[in-house]
Amino acid sequence: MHVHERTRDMSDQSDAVQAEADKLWRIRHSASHILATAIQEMFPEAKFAIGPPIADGFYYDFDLPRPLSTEDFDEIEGRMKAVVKANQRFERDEWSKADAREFFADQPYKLELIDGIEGDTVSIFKNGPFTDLCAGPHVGRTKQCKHFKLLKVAGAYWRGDENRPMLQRVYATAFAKRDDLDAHLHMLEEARRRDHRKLARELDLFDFNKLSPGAIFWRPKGWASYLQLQAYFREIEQKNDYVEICNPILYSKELFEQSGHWDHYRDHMYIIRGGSESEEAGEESHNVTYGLKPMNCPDTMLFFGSKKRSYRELPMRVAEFGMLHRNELAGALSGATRVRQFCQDDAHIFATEEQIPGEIDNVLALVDQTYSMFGLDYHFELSTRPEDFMGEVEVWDAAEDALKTAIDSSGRDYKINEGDGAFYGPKIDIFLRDALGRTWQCATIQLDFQLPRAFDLTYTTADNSERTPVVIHRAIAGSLERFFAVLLEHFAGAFPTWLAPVQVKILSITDDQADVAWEIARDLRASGVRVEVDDRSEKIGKKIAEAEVSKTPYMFVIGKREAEAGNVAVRTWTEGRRGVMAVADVKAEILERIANRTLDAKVEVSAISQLAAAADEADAAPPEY
RNA sequence: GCUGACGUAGCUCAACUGGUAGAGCACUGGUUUUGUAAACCAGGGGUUGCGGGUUCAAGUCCCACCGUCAGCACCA
Repeated sequence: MHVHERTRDMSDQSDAVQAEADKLWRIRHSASHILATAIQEMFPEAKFAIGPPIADGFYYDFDLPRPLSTEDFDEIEGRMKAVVKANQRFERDEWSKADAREFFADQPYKLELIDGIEGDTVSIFKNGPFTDLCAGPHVGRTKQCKHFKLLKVAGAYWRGDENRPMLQRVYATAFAKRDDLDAHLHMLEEARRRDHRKLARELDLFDFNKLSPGAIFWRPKGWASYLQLQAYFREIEQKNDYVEICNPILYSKELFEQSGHWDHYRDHMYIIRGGSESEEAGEESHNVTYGLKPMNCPDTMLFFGSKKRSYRELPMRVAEFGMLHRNELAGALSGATRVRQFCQDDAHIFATEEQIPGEIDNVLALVDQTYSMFGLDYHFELSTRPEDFMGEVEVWDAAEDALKTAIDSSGRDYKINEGDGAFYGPKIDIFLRDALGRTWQCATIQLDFQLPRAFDLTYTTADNSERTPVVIHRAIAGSLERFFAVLLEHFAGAFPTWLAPVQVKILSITDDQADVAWEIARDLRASGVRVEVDDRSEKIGKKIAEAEVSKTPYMFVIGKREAEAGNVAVRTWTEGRRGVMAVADVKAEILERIANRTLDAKVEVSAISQLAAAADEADAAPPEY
């Protein structure tokens, strides 16, 4: 029932692979009609919207007289099975628009879809009692859609517009073979197991508290890792000629009026009227309206403008790890990936227009370097001018061209995200995928001609005239909280040694080895290694089990033999039992791995993310109707 | 914010159609001194998210609020 012409060039795929993908596509598309058939039986008054195949399955949007819940799934699936068993034929027909309008007279969504179709006729597909406006293609008969499963029901706005009615969307999946369906459901289960919120609780990294919704409460272990991650990005900056500043998080609204945030971003900001509720507070603080900064750019503009600047200083790369606050809608929050308080590995590069391509190339290189170091899978998108933009269209066009040229010449693949730029400039965004296959924007490169003007920033050129610099906003991790969450899922909680909260656990076999264990621990700690000693009077098997569950990279087991010889029996997360080693040797190895940030972790690319990535490749075209 | 679901001990979960809250792990005390994935005994711990309501009686039913989850919309 939807147009899904494959627009992309498929020459890079073998015909067999393509045929397989097309078949799956048709099965899911047909399964969505079977779902609609069941719904029509249950609710004769149901209004039907759209029901396209998607990356991992399909959905159908309905307008129903009552809310559906998962308790209805048994009945719906039962009716769907009956439709499959009846082995109805999918028959295509072509109707005049007039006939279609008459047939769908009480189907407002279908009527709207008909209005949007070009030409005088529309394509119709029928199976048994169900007739739908649909471009196809479908499988021949319903029996080809045996292996399906309803997954969830949720609200979805008609045509994705929050001002239009909210429909009920049933998500489901379907496969050609029973085994494929089972494998997929198993993967969903696995994905839940590596959910960062679950891992964070189990590994004692961070948690949440309703006293500050959308904020992370870091615990010692999580914070230890977070600081390592931040240190990495700080090091990247230092090695690439960035300077770092640190500015306030609370500003008079004047700053945001000047930056444009007051006009374009106020709804997402925390505004504080008056400085204090106390009667004792000074009059001045009562009369000023403050805002918590949602971005670091305004105060970085202040920094640049704080004195006369020379062209010799450009490009000037200014980093800041400021705490940002954004008043996100309650429904938008999602663990650590979408929060209201976070910190970015943020930097603003002040440059001449000629320096733009080189600077963008530098940032792209840092993105590649960092993401490949973590073994992450990522993709690029170019976001263009939004509706609510600042400045002139010509300047925007120039900025978009500059970004496009830079990314084109780098030879990277990317897709275009129309109208998704920041209010001050277009951007290249880099997306990562979480355990559940959802993509998250992480790295970002934004080109900005607006803020330097808004702050009247200039530098003195070689011929002693004043010019306005261009600003490149960039972040490699983006939100460190989000990046941390993605890494946590990526490694399923088992960080490489350099990033692990506890890098070594020293386990004594009897109380007699406690002193030696602590001696080794003190020595390692003096070298900067994060060590814990388990000298409880527990059996070694239990200590090992707990250390394994906590996914600690190194375990040193010390019994009488090791203590006497200056050795430890080493176990590692990745290799298991390693054998007896001299303390000095294993210490050297650990220090080397930490210094090199070795990727000594098992990175199993989750099957679901592979699958979702493959689906992206296949380029799920948005349904027209 | 919208639609739906959910909220019981620190964690994971029990408690039939309303009858007055229980287990494992964790924690505390003790016994055990242990050789590579989980010893034993005992104990403490919950105004069942918060506030109303219905009822002789509410973890269970109703309402409102807070929070969480999925999706939509928004976005780093």
